[in-house]
Amino acid sequence: MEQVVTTSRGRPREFDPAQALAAALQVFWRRGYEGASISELTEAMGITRPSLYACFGNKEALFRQALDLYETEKLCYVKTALEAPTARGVAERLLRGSLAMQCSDSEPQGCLGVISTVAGVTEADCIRDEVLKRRASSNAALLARFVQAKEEGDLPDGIEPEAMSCYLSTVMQGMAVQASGGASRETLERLVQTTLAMWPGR
Amino acid sequence: MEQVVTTSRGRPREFDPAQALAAALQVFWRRGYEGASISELTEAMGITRPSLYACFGNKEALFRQALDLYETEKLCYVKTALEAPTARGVAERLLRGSLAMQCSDSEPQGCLGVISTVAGVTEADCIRDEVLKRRASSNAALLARFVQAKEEGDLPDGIEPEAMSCYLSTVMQGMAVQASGGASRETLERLVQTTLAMWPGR
DNA sequence: CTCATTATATACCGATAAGTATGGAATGAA
DNA sequence: TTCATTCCATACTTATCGGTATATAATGAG
Repeated sequence: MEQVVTTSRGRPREFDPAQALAAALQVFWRRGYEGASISELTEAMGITRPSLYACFGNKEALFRQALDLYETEKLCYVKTALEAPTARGVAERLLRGSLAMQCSDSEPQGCLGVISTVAGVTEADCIRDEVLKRRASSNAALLARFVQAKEEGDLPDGIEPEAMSCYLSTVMQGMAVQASGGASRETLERLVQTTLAMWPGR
Repeated sequence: MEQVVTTSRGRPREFDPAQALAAALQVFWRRGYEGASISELTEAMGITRPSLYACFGNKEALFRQALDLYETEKLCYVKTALEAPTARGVAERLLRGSLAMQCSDSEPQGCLGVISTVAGVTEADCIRDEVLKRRASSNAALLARFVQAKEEGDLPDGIEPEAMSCYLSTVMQGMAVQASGGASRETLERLVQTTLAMWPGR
């Protein structure tokens, strides 16, 4: 992948790639893939254009790395949410997790994944496909958890795991749209409560 | 605004503005505001660049007119949905209406409003604000309908109209995200059924 | 020191963006 | 027919896009 501490022959780089990547993530998060220009990225990252290309490849490769960072740092609540003892617990942790993330004052509102797939990309279909692939894998994990929940009796008769996992994903994506549109924390909190109030089973 | 059938001095235009606008709407719908280039628009509209500017003003003005067309032609189901006798009926008509629109084979998937507000627009903040304003007015109408429903006993105790209108909007926006991501008609139909199955009250 | 190596800085590339200037073609009015 | 008016077609402008060529600066190896 990348040699972390190499013997470093030649001139050492003057910036921290991890820090620069974090800055790039913020820009992609606010602007989306196409809306983020190289100029805005380099300015936010505090590096020059050739440094960006030398270190991260190109815009698409940079975006993928930002996506990796986003998943490991910002979507880590998903993993722990799936470990909740009941289906309702999973839903509550997921909803509260995405609520917390999308209401952070220090970070952009909305979900990077939603932002990256909704706008009709022009040349960046591969970006869209990449994000959709990751979303599908996340949905598969949620579905598997709800299949287990069904077996354990968390979901009442007539309520199928496929339906509930899709439904929950949809509500969270809608929440991201609301957050993108500037919905207040109170609004989103009420939304979480409403969703949980109607949740069937335990 | 625009003189519909003027006495038409001078050379008559060789295209139908309404037809051209419909074509422009399709492009904006597929690409979003920023993703739609003037070149792609003119090609789809079958007119030249100066004709576009002479007839519609500029890109932003064209988008607003496309938005008007979208609301009157594609979102007309909202108006009739609000006339349903119960809150549940309103929800069902809204969900089925947006399902039908987003599953049309002849038209782009997803919701133009969602597409236009999610991606972090760069210079087009005014576009975003415009769409958010329209969404707010639509939400207000839905809220008013649910306030009435509450008075008529459609919503059970502990379920407030504000919460339900926001919740329903969120589910529909999430549905639009799903549709943008290529969800099948069956998936979206199941989503509608699931949402209605959990709907509280009558 | 010399030199290969790696990073930075500046300036550039072709392509495309939105928007427009200009000249000719088609109409109604006189 | 003549002319103002309106539209269409071609070519253009300036700005920005993603990406790169080139020269220079800073390091380790010898």
